[in-house]
Amino acid sequence: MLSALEREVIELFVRMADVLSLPRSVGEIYGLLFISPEPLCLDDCRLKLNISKGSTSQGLRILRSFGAIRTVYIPGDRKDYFVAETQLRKMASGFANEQIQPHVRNGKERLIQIKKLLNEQSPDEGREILQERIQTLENWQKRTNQMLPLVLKLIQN
Amino acid sequence: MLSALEREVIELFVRMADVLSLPRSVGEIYGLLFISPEPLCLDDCRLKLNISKGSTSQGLRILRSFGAIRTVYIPGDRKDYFVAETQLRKMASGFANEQIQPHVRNGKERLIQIKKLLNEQSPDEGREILQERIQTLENWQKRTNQMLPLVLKLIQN
DNA sequence: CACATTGTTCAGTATAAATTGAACACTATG
DNA sequence: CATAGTGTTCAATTTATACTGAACAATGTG
Repeated sequence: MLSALEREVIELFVRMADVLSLPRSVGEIYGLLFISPEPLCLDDCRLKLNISKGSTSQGLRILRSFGAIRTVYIPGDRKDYFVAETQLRKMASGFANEQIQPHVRNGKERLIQIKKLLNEQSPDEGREILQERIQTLENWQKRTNQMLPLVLKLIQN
Repeated sequence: MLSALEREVIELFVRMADVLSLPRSVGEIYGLLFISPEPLCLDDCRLKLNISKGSTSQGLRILRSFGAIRTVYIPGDRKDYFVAETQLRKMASGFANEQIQPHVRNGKERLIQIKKLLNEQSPDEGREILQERIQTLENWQKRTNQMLPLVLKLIQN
């Protein structure tokens, strides 16, 4: 059903998905669309990859959520067809917004909470050390905030 | 056993561990060491975090493997003591070398295999499209290779 | 409106990963 | 050499996550 070439490309994207903490099926679907010369519909993917309808539907949804694929309209066909987005820039910023940003925001809130707790702390012996460590956390956060947009810029087309 | 402040800091690192696809216990141990004013031994960690000896041992090993913690020698004590490394630079490059590099290398090998398969392909209608897609892959790879060292440099203390 | 087509949802199940804890190895010390 | 202290390993178990597939919209079509 799948050629050796297709299998190899899909495998590559399965590995990538793993690195990005995305489900295997998401990597499979993207890989298939990436190497496919023409748009595919849900059922094409399902049959070629031999995965369930549910997985295919969810996988396509995730890929759309950060712009890794887009829908193409095919006249006279009720089905949705999909093609892989191949501009790294688009995908990276979509991924950053959808999957990374929430973590960053969460970290920011936690750090605020940590500083509040630090202030409630009675000023005993160990306090300066704690203060220093939490200062370190703030520095990390600041640097991360500077870096993310820079990285996105570097990826830029 | 753990103060509110300790719990909050540990929780922060548990989240980070999750993002980096590291076991929860690794985040817990690093968080504890990060916020601890003095070095801790395996049993200190185990008891404070209420996790098993096995997890603690493995977690400490992983953290050492990319230089997130270091061992300190305490005279007259057979136990190993650990402190958190707080220089982001050291940890990031350690992490890149241990956890990222293998994936990058693997991807490189796969791409070579893919190009080999492409050449075996009979030169039929769809071949130019395939060639173009695989060219895209190569570009991505090139850009990733350029970016990684640059990011490490940006993190640099 | 009845029926077919397409895609989504979600409870149940399967799979993968982390954790446990007991057995083991190693070393120091009396 | 026997014993206690420390850390590692790994098979069994638990836990988290992804996947399945059947039921369910939603929409088009005769």
